[in-house]
Amino acid sequence: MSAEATDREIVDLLITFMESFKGPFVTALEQLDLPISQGHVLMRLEEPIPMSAIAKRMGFDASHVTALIDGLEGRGLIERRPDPHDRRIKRITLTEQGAAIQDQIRNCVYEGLPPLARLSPDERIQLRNLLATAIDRPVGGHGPRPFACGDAASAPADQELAAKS
Amino acid sequence: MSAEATDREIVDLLITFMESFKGPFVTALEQLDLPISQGHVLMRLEEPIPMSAIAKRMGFDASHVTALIDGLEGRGLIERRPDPHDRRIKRITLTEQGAAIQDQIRNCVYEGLPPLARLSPDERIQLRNLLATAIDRPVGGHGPRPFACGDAASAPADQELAAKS
DNA sequence: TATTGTTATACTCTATAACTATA
DNA sequence: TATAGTTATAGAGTATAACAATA
Repeated sequence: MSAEATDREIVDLLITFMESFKGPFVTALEQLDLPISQGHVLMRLEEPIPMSAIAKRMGFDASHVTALIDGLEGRGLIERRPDPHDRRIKRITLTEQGAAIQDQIRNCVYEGLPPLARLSPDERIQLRNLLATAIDRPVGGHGPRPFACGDAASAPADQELAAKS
Repeated sequence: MSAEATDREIVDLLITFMESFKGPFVTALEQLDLPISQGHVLMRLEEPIPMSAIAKRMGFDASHVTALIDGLEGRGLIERRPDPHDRRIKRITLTEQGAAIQDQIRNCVYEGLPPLARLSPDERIQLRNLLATAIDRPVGGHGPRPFACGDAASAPADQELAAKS
């Protein structure tokens, strides 16, 4: 019964995996008083990236990205920076606070959650490598973390870190 | 640089993987004239299941499930069946047409898509097993397909298979 | 002419609150 | 009293259309 892994089976498992994050994610965002939609974008930001690239990557219309980025900018979590080569483009860059909130959300949502905790270090590496192959990305291809890597958990978590501008 | 697989790295890869399905999924649903929200629920239906279980699994409020199931029922894709032991419960069951549409969407969305196609049969089995471990489900634990398994692709695809009630 | 991003608007998705029926 | 589901409504999320600026 395990001689073959169908597309269906794999995708169903992936969906179930992802569904397990929804509850903790929503809880974390509510505690930060950050709309879910803005949280989704925030967690996908890394390198300075044009808004059109965000739209393409996440499958959103450009006008929606404008609204989401407006919200994140109003909270001081990102900045619109000019592109040196094309004045139409605005590069979305995490502020230091934005990176801290990103880490805080990750700590609340990912860390210690059952699906990831059930895998041994070896299995995690296997899974990482398989996923990287699937999406055609070299292992380790994330680039350097821009800010505040890994120390946000020690920041004050019970204050208004996501104050509305 | 690949000696360790962080939670962050794995989750980022999972999200990227899932994002790659969004475009084809939306396209398929539009062709069937089926709302995206109803499509999401349809693709998670298998065994007859109480509405409360759908709400819990997908992280929705019960009232929203009512609305979604109303829509799918109006299109003839599911049925509300009584539970033999508890008259409060309605078990949501795929109709034959619902199962056919499910397969049709899978064929449009999953089959031959780059992320899955990049993996060898062996790698697919590894990935399946790792995901099954992560979400604590025994391999092959999907149970039998209820209807019309695997032959929907040969059904007429250019007709109004998702006619609105 | 095509692309990036914005504004205004309308539509879709989802939750809250109050309720009925059953357990 | 607690749970499953429904109804009505409000709020959050997202797209469409028309536009300005730049390429």
